[in-house]
Amino acid sequence: MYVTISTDHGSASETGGMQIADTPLEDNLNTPTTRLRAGSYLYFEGDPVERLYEVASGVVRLTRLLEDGRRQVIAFGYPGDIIGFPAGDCHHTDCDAISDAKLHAYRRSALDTGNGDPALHAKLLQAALKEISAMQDHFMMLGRKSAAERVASFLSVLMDRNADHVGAYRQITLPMSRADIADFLGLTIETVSRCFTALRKSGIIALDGSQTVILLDDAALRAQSQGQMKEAA
Amino acid sequence: MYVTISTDHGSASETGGMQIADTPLEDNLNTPTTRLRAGSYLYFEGDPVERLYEVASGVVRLTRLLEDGRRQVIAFGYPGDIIGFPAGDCHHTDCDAISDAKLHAYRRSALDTGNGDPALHAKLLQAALKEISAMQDHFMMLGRKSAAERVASFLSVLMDRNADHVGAYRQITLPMSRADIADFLGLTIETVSRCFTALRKSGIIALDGSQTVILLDDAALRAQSQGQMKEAA
DNA sequence: CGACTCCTTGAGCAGCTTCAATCGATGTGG
DNA sequence: CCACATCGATTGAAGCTGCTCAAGGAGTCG
Repeated sequence: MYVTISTDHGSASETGGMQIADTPLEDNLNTPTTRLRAGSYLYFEGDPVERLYEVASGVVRLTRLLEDGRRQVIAFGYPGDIIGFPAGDCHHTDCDAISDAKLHAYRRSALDTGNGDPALHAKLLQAALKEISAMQDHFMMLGRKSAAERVASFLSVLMDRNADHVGAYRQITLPMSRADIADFLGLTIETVSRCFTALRKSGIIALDGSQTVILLDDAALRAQSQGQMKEAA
Repeated sequence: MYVTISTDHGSASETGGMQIADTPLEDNLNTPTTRLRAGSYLYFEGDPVERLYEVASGVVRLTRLLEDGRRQVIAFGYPGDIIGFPAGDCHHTDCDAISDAKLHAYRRSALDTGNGDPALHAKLLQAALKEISAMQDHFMMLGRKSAAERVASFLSVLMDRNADHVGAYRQITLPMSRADIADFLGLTIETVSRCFTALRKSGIIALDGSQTVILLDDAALRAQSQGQMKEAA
């Protein structure tokens, strides 16, 4: 779950045959759909957790802030991702939408008991476990990868998850700004921009505007994401 | 759970009134105690997940490796921590002991269903959620904190969790090497060593050998872990 | 006592950040 | 319709943090 530089994001699809819309609407906590405008916040760090959400469309952003303003983007939530897992009883990130989004809400209790829906329970649990796994990949990236490797990894994951096929190539439209990418990868805006430029100049990607990325050389991107530039594995 | 530069690690104690030893020993997968010598591996990345473990004593280390040998220590597992959450069906880290350890084993199915023990189920679920939260703190550290802040954060967490009170001061004995700390914090051995020296020279900590750390100035360590050195919050 | 391992310290360097200017796209008002 | 303001992205130049390479110290074990 989440775009977290992982290998596998299949949790939602694995258990995704079921739809919350099928469950009876017992109360207003199981809202079938929540709409969220780009820039609007779904919750803030410290808010009590009442619901979990599955992103249905659009993209949301989970962030944490340090007192002095430094920001870390924890994850981008794409359709299929489950967000809002509680820490104790509170949210431990802020969450807002970077593009207009729709979300399915689940009552928090569904995570603990399933509310009589074992399949839902299993789905939420699997999502939590996948998230742990994905975050561990992210650790490796933040702790041990160079700027070029991070950007290549980021693009590689997005290409695997969200690319449109245009002719022979894959293409994605980035809903997030360079600042978001920088705060996700632990870099600065300028470094991210320079890495994009370097990928473009080396013929690995093409850019159409700053938000649309066309992947020209899949193997090279993959190689760069794993650091073959310095010493081949 | 885990030492992951978090604020709160209470999951084990919150639900910790119960003891697996009370549950009947249905089969050999619910081994009450597994012993692990320092340096021995509990599992490797890719191994199928058959059990979860609760660290009873000692300290274990969860690591991931990149092909070229770069290493990231994902977490240190201290007593009370639950380790071995599956990603899909496989372990996504290596796990070995850095000091002789004892572990309680739980069947993996306890995570999904509780195996008829709802309290155990809740405990494992809470542990997983706590882990997600702790990892998010770790993200902030790896992505946005300076070397000095990382080392101070690391020591601060250990002091909160594991300190012995010796006279007016708190003291910890580090079971892990500088290399482990470096790979946990995304730094090099040399940088970690220099940060320890700087903390010692500024009177915040004292060292007795390289493994024993005495905390002399709690407030200063805390301040440094949050970066007040550059601009006061 | 010597070999080994781990830690510490130093010097130089590289990669990323910081600071700053420019470019391009978008939107607004005259 | 165009001038201008604004915001994000890009590019350049300089500086700093942390890394690399290297040597020496401290503790341990044979």
